[in-house]
Amino acid sequence: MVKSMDIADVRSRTGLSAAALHHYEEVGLITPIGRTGLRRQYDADIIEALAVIALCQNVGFSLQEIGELMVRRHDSAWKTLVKAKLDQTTDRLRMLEKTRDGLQHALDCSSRDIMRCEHFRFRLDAVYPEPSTV
Amino acid sequence: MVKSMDIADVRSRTGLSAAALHHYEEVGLITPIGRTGLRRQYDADIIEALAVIALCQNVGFSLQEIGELMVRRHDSAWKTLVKAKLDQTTDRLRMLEKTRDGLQHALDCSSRDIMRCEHFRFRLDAVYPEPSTV
DNA sequence: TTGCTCCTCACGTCACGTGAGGTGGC
DNA sequence: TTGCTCCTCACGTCACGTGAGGTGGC
Repeated sequence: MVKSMDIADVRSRTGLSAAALHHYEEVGLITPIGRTGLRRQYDADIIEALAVIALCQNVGFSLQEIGELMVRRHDSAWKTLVKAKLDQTTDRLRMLEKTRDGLQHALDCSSRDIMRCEHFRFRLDAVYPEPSTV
Repeated sequence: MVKSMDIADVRSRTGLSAAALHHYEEVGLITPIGRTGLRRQYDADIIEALAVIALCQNVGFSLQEIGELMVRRHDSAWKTLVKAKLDQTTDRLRMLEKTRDGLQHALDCSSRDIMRCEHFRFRLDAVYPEPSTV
């Protein structure tokens, strides 16, 4: 007793677009079990596969990386991939915190013209420093 | 006494590629002051303009948004744009922190197969919950 | 039978990178 | 004069969105 789902069922259950489903299929992440006329039919476990995709995307994996994760999911090699992503994430967190602080400084600044903001000018001069200063 | 810079000078000073410079020009963010033969020549203040672009990109502004910022930089309207970006940034920070915690959980997990990880399964089931559960 | 959704191309998005084939500066 | 860098197209990247024109299911 294999329950098959029409693409319309999958869409209403997940909120994903037809284009997204087509795209996941094109890159090899999912496969319909058949067609009714032209309409794609999926196995019921497609929902779990799509949940895996969504979760991994939230974590910052590309569709290609998700494909690799799925291939390696039965051995422990996936931990290497996850560790690398964790490192990337902590780096991005630090950078985002600096970004937030910079924006907050800019907002607290009393200058009407951004170019006259002291904080902004200081940061600006540090982007491409004059070589003669060295 | 207008000092003009060859594109090669701009490249070595900033580390930017010719393609990037061409692109900024195409979207209207910078303009060469002339040509020597076919080669673009820039005014010396191009360095500051490019520093503004780089800084704003780090903060998360698109090139189009940077264009709007530059148009509005003399009045105080830019604060509205900066405030919106600050809100986006704090939101992304919260999401990234959750992401980091999720990855850390996955690493701490003793399962060899990801699909048997309790944390992972719990999160997975929450992505597209069964409507009958409601 | 009438809509509605699905189907398959194919192009657009964003900020450039990367050849291809050719010209000018030092 | 020889390289080296620059020039201008034009296509590729990533994860889909969005028509265009057409077919099948209910």
